[in-house]
Amino acid sequence: MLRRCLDFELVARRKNLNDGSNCSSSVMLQSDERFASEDMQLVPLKPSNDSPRCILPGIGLHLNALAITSQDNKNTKHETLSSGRQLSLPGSTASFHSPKSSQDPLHESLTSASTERDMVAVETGVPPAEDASQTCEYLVSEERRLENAGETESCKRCNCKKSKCLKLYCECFAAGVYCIEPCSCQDCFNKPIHEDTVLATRKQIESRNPLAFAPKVIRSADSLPEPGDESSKTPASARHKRGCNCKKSSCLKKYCECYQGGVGCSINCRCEGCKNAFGRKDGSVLMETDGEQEEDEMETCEKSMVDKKMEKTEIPNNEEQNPGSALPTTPLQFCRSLVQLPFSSKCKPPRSLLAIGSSSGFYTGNKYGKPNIIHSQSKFEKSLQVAPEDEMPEILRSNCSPNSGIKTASPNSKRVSPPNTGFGSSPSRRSGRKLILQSIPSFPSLTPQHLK
DNA sequence: GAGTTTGAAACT
DNA sequence: CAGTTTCAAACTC
Repeated sequence: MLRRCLDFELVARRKNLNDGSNCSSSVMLQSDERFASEDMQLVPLKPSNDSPRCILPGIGLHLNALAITSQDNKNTKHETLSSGRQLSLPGSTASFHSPKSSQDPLHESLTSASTERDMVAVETGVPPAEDASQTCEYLVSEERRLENAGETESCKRCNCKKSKCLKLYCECFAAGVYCIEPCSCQDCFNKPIHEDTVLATRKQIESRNPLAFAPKVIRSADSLPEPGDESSKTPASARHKRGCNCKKSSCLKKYCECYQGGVGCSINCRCEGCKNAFGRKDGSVLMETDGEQEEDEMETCEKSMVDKKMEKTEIPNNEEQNPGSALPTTPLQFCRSLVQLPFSSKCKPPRSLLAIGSSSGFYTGNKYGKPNIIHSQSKFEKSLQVAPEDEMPEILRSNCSPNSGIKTASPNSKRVSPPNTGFGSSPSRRSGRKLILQSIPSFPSLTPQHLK
């Protein structure tokens, strides 16, 4: 059901259509038809390679970043086909692709669409984190978003009273979705009717923080921690992008974004008395050094250790999958980053989350499904067997330099000083790669030769 | 369901 | 950039 539809991007797209953009009208029409007829399956905007403008600024799902648990993933797979479009926000984040794993024809088509978009981006060399106005925003995974939305339909929506749902306070807005019926918001402007306002606001927010709409949790490995399971410690790779700043919740309540996202705290966190069940800031869980040593004491030391560890585990992968903390890493990471965990019952990671998750299901399932990052990578390669990792970089090198135009400054710097962890370090550089990677997964068939 | 607590987001 | 205010979700009762 397409109840939720925010498709800021979709709207934008339509506008473009009106503009007589490069997108072929026929395509657009087709798209529309599809939307209408099929629950907004992702419309393949068949983008002419040279028409970046088809891409509009979209709203990203970030909360979305909340990943889905493995269970969620399973569900998502089923539901994914059922419908909806999801919006991925490519702009600042990356675009999420539909799972390639899906053999569904629909998926394929969708995937292609997304991929194409991605490719466009790559070709244009526009960095994802670039200014929203300039950034090619990919309409990716929209189709799933709705479905996800539908999935979480029962979940509660926002309840904004003063923000007009035009600030990040609003979960819907933050997630890149329009408010819909279930929302209890007042004076809501986060509706298709006010698309201009929404887009403008979004743009403004992004100008302030390019990653504002990016997934909050970065995850490279996908071990879905199960609540209560000690062994299910959050993989070092899964961490909140900016980290939390909890003072009283001990990172044991959903007030904590890390906890809410189902990930452990990291050195990025400035929390006090961290007891995050998914991994403490001091790395006790992560490092498996149980002790509850004084944070102060261990902090320094552990931070460095954690860093190293993270680097070892993540960097290799991240190189291609994910940009650092600031930039959304691989779609997968973002998507899956947040584990729904214990909250799934409440459906809290809102639709956005789901949407993304579903869209990125591919990654999740294949690449991130494995706890071991390295392992997963090999798996990833095997499963994808598409554009070998090595080759993609080459493509990118030529077309989209990692450094090309991407903002290096971490938007999150405000709160988090970019740690040298695998996450944070040079977002810009990685972001470039990220794009590439993203496209790859979506375009399984896309090989270097194709690109050529 | 009302009131409180919490921490992110926004503002100064 | 630090401190403060605003906001809405999370939580408690």
